[in-house]
Order: sequence, then C-alpha cells, then structure tokens
Amino acid sequence: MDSYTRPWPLSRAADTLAKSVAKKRVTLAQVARAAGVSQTAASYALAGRAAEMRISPEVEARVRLAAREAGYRPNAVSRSLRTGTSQTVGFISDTVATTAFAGHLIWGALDQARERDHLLLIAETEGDPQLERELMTAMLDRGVDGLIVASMYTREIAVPPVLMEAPAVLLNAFPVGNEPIRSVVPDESEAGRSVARTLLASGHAGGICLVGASPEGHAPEGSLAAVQRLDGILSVLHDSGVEVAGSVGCADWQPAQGLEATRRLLAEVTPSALVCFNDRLAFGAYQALADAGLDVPEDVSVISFDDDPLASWIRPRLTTVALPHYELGAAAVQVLLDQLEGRLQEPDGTLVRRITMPLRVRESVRGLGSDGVAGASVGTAVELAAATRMHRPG
Amino acid sequence: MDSYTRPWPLSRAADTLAKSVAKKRVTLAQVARAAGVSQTAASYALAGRAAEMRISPEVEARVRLAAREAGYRPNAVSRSLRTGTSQTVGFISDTVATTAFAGHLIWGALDQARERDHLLLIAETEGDPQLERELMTAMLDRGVDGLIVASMYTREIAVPPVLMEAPAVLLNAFPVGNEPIRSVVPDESEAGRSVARTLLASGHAGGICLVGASPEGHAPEGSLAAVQRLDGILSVLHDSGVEVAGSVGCADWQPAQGLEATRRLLAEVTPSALVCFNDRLAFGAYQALADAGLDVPEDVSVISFDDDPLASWIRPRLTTVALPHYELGAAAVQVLLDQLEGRLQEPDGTLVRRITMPLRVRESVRGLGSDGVAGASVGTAVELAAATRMHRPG
DNA sequence: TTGTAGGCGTTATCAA
DNA sequence: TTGATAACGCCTACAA
Repeated sequence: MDSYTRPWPLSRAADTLAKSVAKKRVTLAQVARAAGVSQTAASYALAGRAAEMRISPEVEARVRLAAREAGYRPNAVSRSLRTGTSQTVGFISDTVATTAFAGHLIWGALDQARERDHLLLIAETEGDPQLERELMTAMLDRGVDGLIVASMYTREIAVPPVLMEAPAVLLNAFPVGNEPIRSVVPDESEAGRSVARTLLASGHAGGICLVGASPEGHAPEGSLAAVQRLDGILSVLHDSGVEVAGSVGCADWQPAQGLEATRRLLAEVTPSALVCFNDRLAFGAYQALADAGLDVPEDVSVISFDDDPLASWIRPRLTTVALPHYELGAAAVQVLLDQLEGRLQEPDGTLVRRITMPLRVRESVRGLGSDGVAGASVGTAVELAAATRMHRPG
Repeated sequence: MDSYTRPWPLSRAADTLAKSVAKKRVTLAQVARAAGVSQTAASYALAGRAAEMRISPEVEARVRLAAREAGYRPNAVSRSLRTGTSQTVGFISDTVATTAFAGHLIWGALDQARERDHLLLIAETEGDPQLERELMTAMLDRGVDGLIVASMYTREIAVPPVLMEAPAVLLNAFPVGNEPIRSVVPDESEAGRSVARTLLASGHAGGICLVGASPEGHAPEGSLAAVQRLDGILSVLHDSGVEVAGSVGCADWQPAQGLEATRRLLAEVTPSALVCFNDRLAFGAYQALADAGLDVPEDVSVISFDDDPLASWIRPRLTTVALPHYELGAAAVQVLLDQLEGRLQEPDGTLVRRITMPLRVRESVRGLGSDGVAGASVGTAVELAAATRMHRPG
C-alpha cells in the first residue's frame, strides 16, 4: 500500500451548518497592526521575551492589550510547523477496552498531560501490528512530540522501527530487543515481596501455597508479571527460611483455573495461606475453599494481586496488591515529557521506571488489621453496583 | 488569565535518548529533486492528479518510485496549515471515567474515526466549564476539523460560544438554547414504547407500575431520559387503553432508591409488572421484591433500561433496553464527518440523530421467550467476573 | 506539459 | 529598540 494518501481538497462543499460557523481567526499580524508595531515586536512581547529585544514596557503593554481585545489565540498548527513541537502526545494501546478498570491507564495519562499543557491523541491497535504501525506514522506525521505505547498486561513487545522516529515510552511493557527506550511498569517483584512479608507478618510461618505459578515455571505464556511476582515472593520466603508448601501453575489466570488449581492443591496439602497470582484466580479459589468447607480467613488466608473492582465486593473482602493503573498512566506521560525536556538523566542509565503496587489490606488474611467487616460469603447486588462504579484515585 | 501561552523554545536540551532518535524526515522537495522534476509535478503526481496537470505517466511513475524509495511521508502539520484541515477530531467528555461501561462511547468513536482516516484528540472536563472552554480552544487551536462534546448521561448543555468556531456534534446531549448544532442521542422514547409493547405482548394488561419516574413528574433533576422514557411508555399504554397501576418517582436512580421506592409501592398495590427507569433501580427493586416474598418473574415481571453489565449477571437475568454506547460514539463521529463533507442535508432540517436502543430479552419478564436460564437469585463470583469483562460489539 | 512563485501563521535572524 | 526578511513543508494559481 502506498503510504502517501490522497490529499484532501482545500475547499469542500459546506452545508448550512458548516457555513454558519465560519469565523475568521485573528492572526499575530493583525494584532501587531492594531498595536501599531511590527510583527516581530508583537511576537516577542507576547512571548514574554520583551527584555530580550529591549522592547519598551509601554509597547509591550500596548501589544498585550491589543491581543486581548482582539481575542488573539496563536495558531498552534503554524507554531508547530515552525518549531517542530506540538504540545501533543500520542497514546497507543493494544486493547484497553477489554477490561473495565484498565481504562484508568488512560485517565491517568489524560490528567497528567493536561497538567503539563499537553493534549493526547489516542488510538487502539487491537493487537494488529500493521494497524499499530499505521497509527504510529499517522501520529508522527501529525507532529506529536512523543509516543506512549501501552499494553494491557505487562509483556515484551517488538518495537517497530518507526517508533524510534520520536521519543517514546513503553507503558506496561518492555522492548523485546535492547532498544534504548524507556518503560513504565508496575513493580511486580516488590509486590511479590510485599505479599510474602504480609503473610509472614501475620504469622504464617508454614503452609503457604501458590496458585497461578509455580517455582517449576508453570505460568501463562510470556507473562512477566508471573515470574516477577514469583521471584519477589520466593526471595522473601527464602530469606526467612520458609519453604513453599505447595504450588500449582495455571496456563490462564481466570476464575475457572483458580477453582481447578485450588482443588488440585487441596487434594494434596492443607494450606494455611494461599497466594493467588491474581484476583480472578482468587475468585475461583474462594469457591474451591468454600466447597471444601474451609473458611477464609479462619482456616486459610488468601492474598492476591491486581485489586480487581470485585476484590472489595466479594466476601470476605480480598486483601490484594493493587495494579495502580491511574498512576501508571500518569507516570508514562511524566517520564515522556521529562525526557522531552531533557531532564531525565539517570546516572546509572536505567530505562525502567517501576511504580509501586500498594497493598490493600482487607479481610482475607488472618490476623491482619482491617477497617472492613467480615461475614457473608457474597455481597449483595446493591453493594456490587456501588463497587463497580469506577472512581478516580485522589 | 492570558490566553496567549508562552511559546515553547525551538531547541531544547536533549538527553541521550532524544538524541539517539533524531532522524531527518524526507520532504516533497527532496522527492522532486530525486525524481528530477519540479515540486509541483511531484505534488500533483503523488496526489493522483497527474491527468489534471497533464503529467506524463512516465514522470508520474518516476515520482512515485522516488517517493517510495525515499520513504516519503507527507508532513501533516504543513498540510494542515496550508489546507486548514487536519484529519483530526476532538472528543471532549465530561466524565466517562466514572462508569465502567460508558467507555464504550469512546471505543465506538475511535473505531469509526479510524475507519474514516481520522485521529481522535481526547480530553475530559470533569464537569468544569472553565476547563471545558480551555480544552475546546486548545483543540481548535490545533486545527481539529470538528469537535464532539459528549455527556455521560443525556442532558441539555450550555454550548460555549467557542464551540461554534468549528463544526461540532453533541453526544448524549442537546443544546440548552437553540444553537444550530447537531445531536446524537439514544432514542429514549422509542425505548419507552418498546418496553410498554413488550409488557403488553407478554400479557400484562393491568398492574403495570413505574419505578423511578411518575406521570406527576417526579424524576431526577434535568433528566431528559426520564421524561422521554415515560412519554414512550405512557403513549403505548394509552393507545391500548391501559392505565398505570402505580408509580413512584426517585430523585436519584441508584439501587438504594429502587429498593425504597419499590417498598413504598408494594405497600399500596400488588403489581403484576415493574418498569424500572434504569437497571440500578431494578437491582434495588429485586431486593424489595425478594424481601416481600415475591418471585421474579412468576409473581412480578421486571423490565428496565440501560443494560448495565450487571443486568445479565443478576438472577433472574434482567430484561432491559440497552444504551448502545458503542453505536452512539460511532454515530457521533459519522455525523460529524458527514457534516464536514457537506453530505448531510436533512430536508426537514432536523438536527437530532436518534440511535435505537435494542431490547435485550432475558428472564425477568414472565412469558417472554429467552435463551437463558432462570433460577438462583444471584450469580456466582465466577460468572460475575466473566460478566464484568467488557467486550466490544460487532 | 512543466516550472515559478506566493501564501498559510509563526518564530528567529540580522541589519537599521 | 524596531522592522524587513527568511524559513518550516505543502498546495495551487498562473506563467512559460
């Protein structure tokens, strides 16, 4: 396919509505004329660089007044052509639409961009590499200052060459090669350590079992989260001389697998605590435990990862380490813009920014203080409706 | 505040990363030179207007080849400055982040925009009118071809004057005055008629009660959906000579109000069918009915609006008229671009495009065929986890 | 049939 | 201190 697309016509038929909104924009030249100065003087005055050109305060004031009165707004397209920068960032994700709460990635990015006077050009690739390239070039051609490439779950992605045309940041992803490109990811191994520490602190010395990944390496294909979470968990347990009492890996991390895996586990050992590798597995585990007549957390503690919206609805409410989607989105924009402004020189040359995954203490771990209530095995629909409303973090 | 923001500097300090990605872009002039023709010839050739300029096929081929070999991609910023059009649309919403499933509005818009070779600039106002104006001007200054202003729930919005600078479409909203601006909204009154027809068709001649809005006008402040849904319901019932057996309005449409309103209703009448004005009310109504020992749908049918993700999870699954978020978003882009291209001349001058709300037949209405299963009063967590994954239509 | 030149609105250089 | 003038990359009216 030809990358040169047919240009759109200058004048297009306009319907009545289009005509009714036609309105001329004020240009810098007009402001200058109105103020009785040269365009240069006007430009410098409005840019706050009057001193630089030794423009008299009186003239500067006159220009400012003229600009305000005329309702002058600089043409960003023109400025972009001239300066090569557009105060616009491209945000390309694979499939944020799939999971409800992951939309927070975008809201975090949106807020942070606005805070720094940038706008976001957003698109979705739906996992299609061809479409991904097209969208990247479409954005690059429109002069975005940088690109954020987001993945729904942490993984390695092949960085298309076109991405190296502009500064870019990978969100929730690492480059598959060793391209010099920054990544913003959740700190999964710290989360793993946090989980292990939490369990130890609440008195679980033995009987800790793993659901979702096992030290033998069974886990979803290409899931970086799996290995890092596991790594964090094992390192803390090892340091405390605690052995894992049992584990079963899952190829997919859905409730059905959690149910199945926990059943298998219970057939072999009697765990004191279950570490589920994500909340959806935990939902299944809850059911398996209930089926076995085991109480959470009295008989078995459950701790998990992600903080799915349902984690605070299910009873007992699930103690879990949250995926900070909002913060991740915000950090990606922040890293990109900092890099753009040249103030990002890690002396050690590290390209990865890890965002802390906060522990949400609820009632599924025995002996852990919590503000909530324990009790019924399932929340009511009314409570659920409340839980599934999405709220933006502070 | 001064609307003229300090221009960003031409050259900015670049860190090692920024430097490593520096790469010159190919210009049309370079392509022309490489092909040994004038820039004009190159431009016309690549635009597919060779015939117009009577450029020889041989030259045209040479230009195309040169462009391809050089990897030429036209600079959209420059083109935008020249032509005044940018193949970019602005999408401004108040708070799409709040409700999970409403993100579909954006995905619909995204898909439709891509289909027509446009990119979307997205922003959120969080209900702040000042921020709204700023975002609109920021987008307008960047030369968007048009603007879509979306509301999370259908309502009237004050159209700021700046919005009239470019073609715009209101999504889920009407202009509060009579500005000549198009709207894309769900067809609420048809949905109301659909609900009433459904009830009549399933044999509910009498005992139909309303929860959420009453003919006396009790409903959430400024809710257009309330009056239009009510209007549709009443018109069909009236045509069939059926009277509403009871109704209770609610100031807010949350489960708690649904519970409370249904309780009050049950104290006075014994309904045969409940029309809840949205699903969240219905969740509360379910509970009130259960508390009163009434079975759904055997004793009382329940029908509702919105198709909240939970509607298909709660038992019996709720029959409801869906808000077609994806289609609404797609239609908004479609209407805007059609208008831009001048092919949108309704002879009757109507400015409102109503999108059909499809009925989702499930098990909460007695005597209506359905593919699902009736039974338990609540789904399992495993089923719920599945229900709350968002899937894109079509 | 092809090339020249002007302009979109801005910023920046340089001479006055 | 200020005012021409060039340049960003593209499109197009007009001249050759």
